[in-house]
Amino acid sequence: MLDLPGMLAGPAEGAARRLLGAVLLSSVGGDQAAGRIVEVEAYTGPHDPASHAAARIGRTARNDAMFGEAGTAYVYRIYGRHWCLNVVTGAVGEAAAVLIRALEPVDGEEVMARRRGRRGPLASGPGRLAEALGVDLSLNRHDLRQPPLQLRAGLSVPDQDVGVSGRVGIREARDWPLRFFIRGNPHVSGTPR
DNA sequence: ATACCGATGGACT
DNA sequence: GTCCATCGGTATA
Repeated sequence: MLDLPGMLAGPAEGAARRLLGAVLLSSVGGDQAAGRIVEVEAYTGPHDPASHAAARIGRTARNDAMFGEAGTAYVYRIYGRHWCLNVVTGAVGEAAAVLIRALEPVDGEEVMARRRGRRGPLASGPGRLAEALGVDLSLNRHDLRQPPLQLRAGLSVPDQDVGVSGRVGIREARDWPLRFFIRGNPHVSGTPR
């Protein structure tokens, strides 16, 4: 990505849409692993009641990274068990981000499988994806132009291949069409095997 | 201080 | 389909 902040400028839903097809490359722990982004969700700012930075919550220790530079990482723990990776988008102070929900593995499948420690999907779902790439809280605020976790442009995905739906696992704003995925891609989360 | 609960995934009926 | 691990953030007091 030559101009990561540029690609991630503007409303988070546009950035989310453009992130489909981009590649995440991890060299965490010296092991190479990479995947193509096939599913994302936008969290658009304080007016978004499902966001960790919703207006009723404000700026807090957990969500502080969301207020930072576009192209940095926001990592949080969910259900006391999993890490989830977001790409911060928009202007500084805007508190918008895109949750990366699923990857199609393109390199280092054996590394991902070892990290996952079980059979089954390697990176279909935000928790699985973070585990497969070795993402944890130490990467919160990480600049995604730099190792050990980099975001790179990939082949753009035509509109015809993009599906849109409500976001997964939230209570508020269930009907907001902010989940984007590559239609028919078997690595999208929730796809039956 | 303490109670509640989640942007999930795995085990199980 | 149901159950629940596990813990930091947030709300309430």
